[in-house]
Amino acid sequence: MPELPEVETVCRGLRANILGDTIAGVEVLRSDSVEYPDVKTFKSSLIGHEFSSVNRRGKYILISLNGQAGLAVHLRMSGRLIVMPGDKEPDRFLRVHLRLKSGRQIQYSDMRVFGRLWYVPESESFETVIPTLAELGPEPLEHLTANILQESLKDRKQVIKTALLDQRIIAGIGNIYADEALFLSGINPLRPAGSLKKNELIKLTETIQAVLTRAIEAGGTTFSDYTNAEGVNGRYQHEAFVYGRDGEKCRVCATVIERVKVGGRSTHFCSTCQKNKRL
DNA sequence: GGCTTATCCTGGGCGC
DNA sequence: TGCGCCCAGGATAAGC
Repeated sequence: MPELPEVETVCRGLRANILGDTIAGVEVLRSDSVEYPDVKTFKSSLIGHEFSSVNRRGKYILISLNGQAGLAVHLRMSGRLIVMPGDKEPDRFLRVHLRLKSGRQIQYSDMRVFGRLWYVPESESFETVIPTLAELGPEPLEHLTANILQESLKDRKQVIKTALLDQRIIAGIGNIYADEALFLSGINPLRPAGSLKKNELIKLTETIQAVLTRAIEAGGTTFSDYTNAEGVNGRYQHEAFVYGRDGEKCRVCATVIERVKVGGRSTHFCSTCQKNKRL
């Protein structure tokens, strides 16, 4: 499940491998992986463009072509963007295939087909073609502060776990790191978001940043599908405190980790370390 | 406007 | 061995 650390890791791998290279051919094997424009235009428009920069905003990968907005990718659940030698066999779930002038290739694979690609023409910006980009909240590792979080969560009655998954509040957090950050903050995921006190918001902000930073250092988290741009798995799952550990003992107090559904998402927590359901 | 729920999608795991 | 069911979850639409 690619979240901010996984997407950042993929971006770093792309930067190291494709800048200066040129797209020589495009093949779309699954039309609904291309969100914009139509498949025919997507294919013809990309050919001949040079990769000039790779950036990340939330969970979006934004690749500039010839210095202009160009190719955007959201990996969603199971998307993988891997740079590999040109003679490498196609992945079983290959959806979009880019041949590069250098002889290498980029394979976009996506088992569950939730991921999307956009071609953004020179006359447009990423934000005009992908409106949700403009609505994203602050980048947690650059602009997030306890004051910003306090303002965003003020008077919110929805539970804090659901609020953390809202990309308009904080960009880039998904199910894994929301659970981990709440555990390390000692905050129960079922607490109403608006009930968090200033000292808790300061702690939560610090732990969000610490968890994401550590996960990036570990190359992300691999539970099933994620790999970096070179096809290598992440390692953070071995360090997780609660996510994916339901039924196991808490690393801090030995209480059995619980799993409940919150907003339709699996939520993992320790009922001892995160006791405070309501204030 | 705020919030919850359903939907998309497909492979893997499990029970029978 | 094969079949059917359930689960995973990011983003968005629909409904309350």
